[in-house]
Formats: sequence, structure tokens, C-alpha cells
Amino acid sequence: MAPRTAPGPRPDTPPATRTGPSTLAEPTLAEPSSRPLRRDAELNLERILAAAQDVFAESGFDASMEQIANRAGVGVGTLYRRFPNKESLVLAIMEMANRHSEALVHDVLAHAAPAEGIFEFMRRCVGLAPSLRALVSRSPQLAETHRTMVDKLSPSINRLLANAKAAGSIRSDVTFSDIAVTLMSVRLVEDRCGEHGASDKLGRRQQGERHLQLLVDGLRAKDSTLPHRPLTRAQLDDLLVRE
Amino acid sequence: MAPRTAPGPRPDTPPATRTGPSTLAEPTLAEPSSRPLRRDAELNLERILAAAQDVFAESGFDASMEQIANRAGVGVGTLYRRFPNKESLVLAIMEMANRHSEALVHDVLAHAAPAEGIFEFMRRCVGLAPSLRALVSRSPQLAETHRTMVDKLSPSINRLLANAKAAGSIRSDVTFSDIAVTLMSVRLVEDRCGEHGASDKLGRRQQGERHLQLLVDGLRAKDSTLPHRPLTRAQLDDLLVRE
DNA sequence: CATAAGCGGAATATCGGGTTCCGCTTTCAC
DNA sequence: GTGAAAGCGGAACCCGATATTCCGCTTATG
Repeated sequence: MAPRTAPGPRPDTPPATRTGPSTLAEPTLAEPSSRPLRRDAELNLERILAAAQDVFAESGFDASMEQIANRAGVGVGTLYRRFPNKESLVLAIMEMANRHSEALVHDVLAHAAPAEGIFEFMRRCVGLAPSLRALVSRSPQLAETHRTMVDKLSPSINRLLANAKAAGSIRSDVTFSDIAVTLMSVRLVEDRCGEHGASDKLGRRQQGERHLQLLVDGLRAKDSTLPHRPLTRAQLDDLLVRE
Repeated sequence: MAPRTAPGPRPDTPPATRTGPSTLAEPTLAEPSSRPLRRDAELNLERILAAAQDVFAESGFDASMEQIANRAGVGVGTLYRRFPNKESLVLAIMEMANRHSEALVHDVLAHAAPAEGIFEFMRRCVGLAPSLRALVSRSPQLAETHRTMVDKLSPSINRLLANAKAAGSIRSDVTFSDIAVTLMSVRLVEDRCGEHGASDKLGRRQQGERHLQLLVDGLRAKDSTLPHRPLTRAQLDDLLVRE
């Protein structure tokens, strides 16, 4: 639906100010030497980032700049003052999320029991930040960045997985991709539960956790209790038809 | 993204020819008394229905009429000859799917072992037809129809669930909504695996089954084997970035 | 208090896609 | 065989949805 290329009059402006010769372009953020932002601008930037994270998580890349601006309580113009275009804003959000994930794996790797690390990771990963969902798929630039992020993360996750297998706490035919799909699935469920505007705040995270628990325990296991209550009839309708 | 109401010049044509006073409107299909279609037209109608089912399943409601026409090997005009608008086509597809699901529950209810019925239902339900995904959410008409369909189905599913609980083959804190979410989650995974145009045909259904097995067995169980092989690295990338 | 940085949000330029239209083709009844 | 009705394809049309720009007004800051 969203135009593959920017429709508005943007003759040829390169998406971001590429400085380094190789690797990745840096988004508009990190302007190393320019003078610091005015205090109010700084605040707005934070608001924008937070709003963008929320809105993108809820609606994917299709979320409009206006939506984000509204959520942040600023005008669109302000968004464009900080980020030359939508893509660079997305990039900034992705990098934020990446930083968080990385911190998480390392923390779990360092502090959790080997047998439980992978499970703890999954739980906290889901609770960490809303999914980036379909954010990535639109531009080669974003896809490339995302791939790189996954590459940096996967060794650590594989270590968690290996630890769990060595401890016999996880079935041995599970692979990295199963973990990824599982995480994705939980997030998809969360997304679905969190979309539209209604009974969100309650169901979303909780349904995600419930689903994850199901995935971990399995429908057939009976020695643990599913967390949270199931969807109410109204919530279910809501989920199923997402008006 | 898609306009909430039809944008083109469609003055006021009611979406479908309502005949009955209550219940549901019937879509454009079932024209009771008009003379039968020409042989070629009949064939095209079948093609259209099949194409629409596939395309909607892959891309949701956002799939364009042109996409569907192309897949069916006909022109857009032909679509509009049978269905006055997009909504009525969607309706037709939904009703098709519903008929299938109903047949399935009843068959399972009649023939499967009580302890296994719910699991067999889930497996076959997923294998039955591609998910209707986000099809439903756009118009009140569609939402209403969908709700009605769910209502008709849920008693039977609840019976399956009750049977399984009585037989002790399923944990007792599972509810109807958990089954629904589980099914949805598997379909979402399938959708994700089947989107874009590349490594589809193989991965899609298989990944769905693998995920379902995981949900049924649970990550911690070890006395069963996950079906199919895990995603290859390429497929995983593909899934994660969906270019 | 001057001034540059920031701000809001209406206006602009496109674009995608549902729906319509119409001249050409195919089927069917006689 | 033949003419009319039914069907067909797909270009054209129209509209809503944004990304992005522009510019006059505000507000920190020195």
C-alpha cells in the first residue's frame, strides 16, 4: 500500500548523510560535533523516538508520519527537522531496539542458569520492546541493517540454546530458527492483540505471555499453569475481527 | 492504507442484493433464477474464486483486484462482472472457507477419537485453507458475517475441547480462545512464511506444521520429533526481512 | 532584547488502486 | 450458419492517502 519510493517531491536527496566509506550509513541521529540541541528540542526528540517506537510497533511501517507526530504531541515539521525522511526515522528505531536486545542477551548469558537462559531470554525479549514487525521489509537499506543486526545477535542466542541442550532442558531438535519463529509468533499474537484502539493495554502483553507459556510448556503438559486469564468473549471478537 | 470506503465513483449501489429480511445478506453469487452462466464464464468464475482465495490468503485484504485478476488469468472487468465490488468478492471467499470449516468440525466430531479430536481438528484446520487473515476487518458487513460464522462453529469446537479434557489429553486451563489464538498464530507464521514471492511453496505449510507441533508438544517435551526440517539460513533471512 | 533554532500544520506532488466504460470476441439458440 | 446476447480485457478515471516541503510564528539563549 505505502508507495515503495517516496512520492512527494524529493528530487534526489540521499537518505542519510553517509560519512564512512563502507559498512552502514549512519542515520541522522549521531551528529557528532554540531552544537547540542536546545533543551525543548531535546525533549521533543525523545518524545518522537518513543512515539515512533510505539506507533511503528502497532501499525508497522505503514504508520504515517502524521500519526507519529500526533502521538508525540508535535507537528510533522518537527519530525522532518530531526529526520530527513521516514526511512531514517525507522532506522533510528531499529538501532535502538538492537541496542536493547544486545544488552539483554549479554545480561542473560552472564547471569542466568545455563538450563534456563534461553527461556528467560525469550520471556524478557518479548517483554522488552514491541516487535519491529513489518518495519524492515521496505527498503534494501533497512533490510541490510536488519540482517546485520541478526548476525550480531545470533551467536549469543545459539550459545544460550547450546547451554540449554547441554543441560537437557530443551528438546534437542530445536534450532535457532525455531526460536526465532517462536518469538515472532508471540509478537504477531501481541501485535494482533494490540492493534486497533480498543481493549489494548490489558490484553496485549498478557496474551503474548500466555501464548509464550503455551509454546514453552506445550498444550499437553499439565504441571504448570497458564499465566493471566484467557481472552474475554469481547476481546476475542475484537481480536478476530479487528475493526 | 486501503480506503475505508470504496473510493471510485460508486454512487450508492448496495453491496449485495439483499433478499431475505433478516440474518445475512447473500453475496452476488447465488443468483437463484437467472439463467446459467455461459460455459466459459463458469470456468472463469471458478478460476477467480481460486485465485482470490490464494491471493487474499497471501496478501490480506490489501491484495488488489488487478493482482487477483492476473492470478486468475482474466481481466479486471471480468471480476466486476461477477462481483459488484471488492467486498462482495471477499464475502464469497469467506463463505467458502466457512463451509469448509464446518464440514471439517463435523467430520472430526463424528470420526476422531475424543481424546485426539481437538488436535486433529487443529492440524486439519490449518491444512485446510490459507488463513483469511486480515480479510475481515474492513467493513462492518464483513465483520458481522465473520462473527456469525465463528458463533456457528464455536459450539462444536468447544465440544471437541470438552472431549479432550474429559479424556485428560489436554491441559485443563486451556480455553476456546487459546485454541483460536493458537490457530491464528500458526496461520500468521504460515502467512509470514508464504509472503513475498520467493521460497514460498516449500516452507509455508511445513513451517506452519512445525510450529503447530511445537505448540502441541511444547518446547520442553522430548518424546516426539518435530516434523520437517528447520528453515535454512536463507529462508530465515527471507522470513525475517521479507523483501 | 536580538537572533537563530525550533515549531506547527496547511499546501503540494504523487501514487496506488477500486471502479467504470467500451469496442471486440465467444457462446448459444434457432 | 448467423445474429444477438453475454462475456471479455484492460486502459482510463477518480479519489483518498501520505511523504515531504514551505514559511510565518514562537521560544530558548546569550
